[in-house]
Amino acid sequence: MTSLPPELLRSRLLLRAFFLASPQQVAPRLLGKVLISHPKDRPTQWMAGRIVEVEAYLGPHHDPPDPAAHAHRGPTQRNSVLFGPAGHAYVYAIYGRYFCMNISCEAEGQAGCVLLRALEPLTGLDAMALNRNLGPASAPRQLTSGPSRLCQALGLTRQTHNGLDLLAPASLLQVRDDGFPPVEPLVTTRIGIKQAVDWPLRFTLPANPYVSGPKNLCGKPLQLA
DNA sequence: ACTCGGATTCTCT
DNA sequence: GAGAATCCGAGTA
Repeated sequence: MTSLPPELLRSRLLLRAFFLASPQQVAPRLLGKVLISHPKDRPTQWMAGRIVEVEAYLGPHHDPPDPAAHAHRGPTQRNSVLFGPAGHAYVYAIYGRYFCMNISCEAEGQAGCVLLRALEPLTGLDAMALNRNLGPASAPRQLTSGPSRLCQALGLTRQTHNGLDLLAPASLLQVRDDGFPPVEPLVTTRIGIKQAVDWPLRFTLPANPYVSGPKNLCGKPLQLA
């Protein structure tokens, strides 16, 4: 673990308490925060991106239960991280070729989580392009706009990243606050699911070009609680 | 043991 | 806008 890149030296790790809340609360608050990672075999290389699009998935204790959530039928070998402490990475494989990354929320035993769907690349764009099998001059939007694209860009896999604590100073994978000002998020329904398709649990930074999707689905302002 | 389909992406047309 | 790629976790028998 080496020192952070200059632009992130002043950023701070998030606190555990940040994630001790429902996914509906945590998801919009994650917008603007920074996900950073470095390859295990290359400690000097950092990659970082700002979180611009997330989705909340509710734990089985929620009423009504969230049928689109991996945890909605209770603990399994795959989703066990979700039932552990908050602020840990849940990375799973999908379609035989891709990965998606979530962050566990709520108290231990309650399996809410937040899916990261898109980042705005900040640091290590060259390395991201290599990981994505794209040329060095490729559009930044191609790097991390999409839940599996961002995993590929940052080199995230189930084998090495599932279960990692995102709030530990020595962790390969961290979520930090770099002072990006809070913005009122937009809300829409979640993407790519076939259950609970009407639930308004997808949150984006407004007008951010790195939000995934061909048309950057707009959405409406989140009502303040 | 066996089947089914997925919180996706890319490449065509 | 449609179809393929591609594997394993979860549910059923």
